[in-house]
Amino acid sequence: MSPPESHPDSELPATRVSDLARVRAAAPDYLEGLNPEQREAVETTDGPVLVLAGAGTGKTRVLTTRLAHILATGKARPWELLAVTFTNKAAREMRERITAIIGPQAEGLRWLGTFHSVAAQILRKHAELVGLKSNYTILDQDDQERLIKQVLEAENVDAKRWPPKMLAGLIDHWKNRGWTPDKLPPAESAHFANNRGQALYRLYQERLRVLNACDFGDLLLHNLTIFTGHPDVLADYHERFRYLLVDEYQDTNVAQYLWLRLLAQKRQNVCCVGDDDQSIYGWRGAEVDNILRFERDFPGAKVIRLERNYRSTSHILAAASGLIAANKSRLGKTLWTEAEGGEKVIVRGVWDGEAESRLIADEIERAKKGGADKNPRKYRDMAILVRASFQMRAFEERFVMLQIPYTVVGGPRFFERAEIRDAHAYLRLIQSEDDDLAFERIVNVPKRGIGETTVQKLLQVARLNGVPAVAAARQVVLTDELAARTRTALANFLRDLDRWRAEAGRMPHPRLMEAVLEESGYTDALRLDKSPTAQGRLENLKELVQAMGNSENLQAYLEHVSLVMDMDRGPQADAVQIMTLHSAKGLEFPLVFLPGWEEGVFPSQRSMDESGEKGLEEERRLAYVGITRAREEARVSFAANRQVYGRWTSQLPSRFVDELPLANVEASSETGYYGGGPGMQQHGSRWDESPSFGAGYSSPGWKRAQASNYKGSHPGRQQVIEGEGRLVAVSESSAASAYKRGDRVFHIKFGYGHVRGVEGNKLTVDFDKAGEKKVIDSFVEKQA
DNA sequence: CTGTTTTAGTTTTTT
DNA sequence: ACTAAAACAG
Repeated sequence: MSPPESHPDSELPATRVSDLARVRAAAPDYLEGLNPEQREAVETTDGPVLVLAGAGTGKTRVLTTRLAHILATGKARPWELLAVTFTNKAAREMRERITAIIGPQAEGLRWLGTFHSVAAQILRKHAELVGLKSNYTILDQDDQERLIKQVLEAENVDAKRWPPKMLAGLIDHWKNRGWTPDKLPPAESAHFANNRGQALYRLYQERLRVLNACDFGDLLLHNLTIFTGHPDVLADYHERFRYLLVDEYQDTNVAQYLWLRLLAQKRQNVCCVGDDDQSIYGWRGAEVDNILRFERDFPGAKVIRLERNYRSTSHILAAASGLIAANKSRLGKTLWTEAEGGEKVIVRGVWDGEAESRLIADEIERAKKGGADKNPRKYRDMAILVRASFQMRAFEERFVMLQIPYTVVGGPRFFERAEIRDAHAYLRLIQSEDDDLAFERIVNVPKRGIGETTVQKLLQVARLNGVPAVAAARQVVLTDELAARTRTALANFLRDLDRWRAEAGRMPHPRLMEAVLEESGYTDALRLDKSPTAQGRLENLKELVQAMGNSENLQAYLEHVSLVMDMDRGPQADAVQIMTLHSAKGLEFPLVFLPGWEEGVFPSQRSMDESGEKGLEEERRLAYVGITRAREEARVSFAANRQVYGRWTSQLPSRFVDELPLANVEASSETGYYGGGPGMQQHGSRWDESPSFGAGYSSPGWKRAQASNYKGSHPGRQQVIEGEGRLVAVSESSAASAYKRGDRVFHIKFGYGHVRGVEGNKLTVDFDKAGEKKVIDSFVEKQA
């Protein structure tokens, strides 16, 4: 096989080129830089695989490389891969990263998406098998609750005793567990309205079917019904999906688990990636058990642990590992890193929530400036991670005052705002006259004189005649059942509706939206609205019109909105990130602040009350997630006093503070006891049992903060603490009696003032801020 | 039907 | 303490 008259220096013959390509495919460059475990996770393509990917171990890289690998080696074509995530963001990111590896071929990955979007696609194909049409609408939580409310009203269930929200929650729970009304365990029915749970659930499903609608839970549940009831359909999907991949497996609920098991049944080529230590969604149906029993469910499964952490320094990693070790139900991993050293986790106790925000803001300013041995940080490299959103306000207030730029991540989402949902209701009604829920929502928004009684009457007529509400309205308008004024209003509304529907086909949908908002009087009503939120709402609507341009047509737009309740944000400004621990999952920051580590706040009291030991373990995982977000520095803090729902409460440091290994922590407190007995940290936490401050914290390794204002060694409500700051507890009479009329005082919340009178344990104070006279039973600061 | 007063709820969040 | 929704009165 000698190539004819080919010179050694000439171009390689074609055969050689393809050989090279083959060699390249055998050891492709996308595998470069993977550690042995990661590589194993990528290359073990056949058979069940569970990848236990600890925090910061390169999970996403493994996931995307694995998919790219399957495609590059020709084991499957893009449309033969099923890859599911929980969020649109994760799906988007995965698609982008695969595209970066394998190029435009990634566009063929039509089964890469969230559980719900994939399930919705499948349901569109087989909708008739569960009594729906393929153009069914997907109701969000709000619609769902209103529908349930109607069912309860129709069934004369006392809404006071049995709130619709509760049934909505139960139904959601049932659907998460894969229970249709028929399969509902009898005991469950008892949780609502004297054993009527099941019947009401059934009625709700019936209403959904009539409306040709389903809720989010149904997407999965209907899939299950279809797969189990129609083996031929399931076999079809067995044929189609050669490889299955699941992200965040620890967050799957029972329905998702069953769905997956059905689809994986035949080929068993399923790869689940997750971390049992980061399971933080138990309260919405996630079953950690799914990941814990993977090996039992898929016999012969290969379990691969990714334990090398590329994110955090060793102190941070060790602190997090020490904390999570207190959890009993876990598979167990030992994370390690080559980034030895770094700063210890700093833990600090402060006087109150305000001191905490002052401390953190100071530190942010210092980090921003940089120092002798520290490089300046960008604002965006710092994050404050809180347990609950009410904790955010203190920081926002402080940041506004100091002009530190910040962004709050999460919060009420764009598409869930009332004005956006109103606008959508108009569109939905224009598109489909059968959409009763949309009709109810906007028939009197803006106010056009069609009140509750009229709407009820229309709905009654609709139910009687078995027609949609709009059709009922058309009938009623022709009669004299309504007052003249109401009739005219309704007639005008119907006339507008018809006109918009006629125009819908002729104009681009963003233009239609504008017209509807103007002509309905919606924007006018907002312009007249003097409340401070009205301006923002108008702007949201403008933004909405903008965003609509991204979809091809009205239909596509509404479809998109119902599944992707999320909008692409523009490039992030340089700002400190404030968010909940939940929304921080998957992110990382060089410097992380973890405020509010107090018993009852974090771990959340409610979580412990409702779910006991299980709840506590989930809280601990949340703490673990928090610490492992930090690359270089983590700062935990707790306050001795905190305002919760407007009330001042004494706080105890969180047990999680004690569970941090001493060797990796540097702790100090500005409050409370110092010099308690030795060994407290080693022998479990020592909570300050005294009914007084609760600010107390003591253990070896703790040092008194230099900036301390207090000299008294045992502060308590019974005594005045002498010190430069003169902080005084006045809940007890002896403390209040330390004051006399005319004393100058400072209160944490109300500011400066002077004492008007002392009576028992109460001080009456005239505050400088005009008109504020308050009776104080919490802490005030006496001015020297 | 609309404007005012009373009351309940207030962890975490996605689809 | 604050807010949003429900109940009530005009």
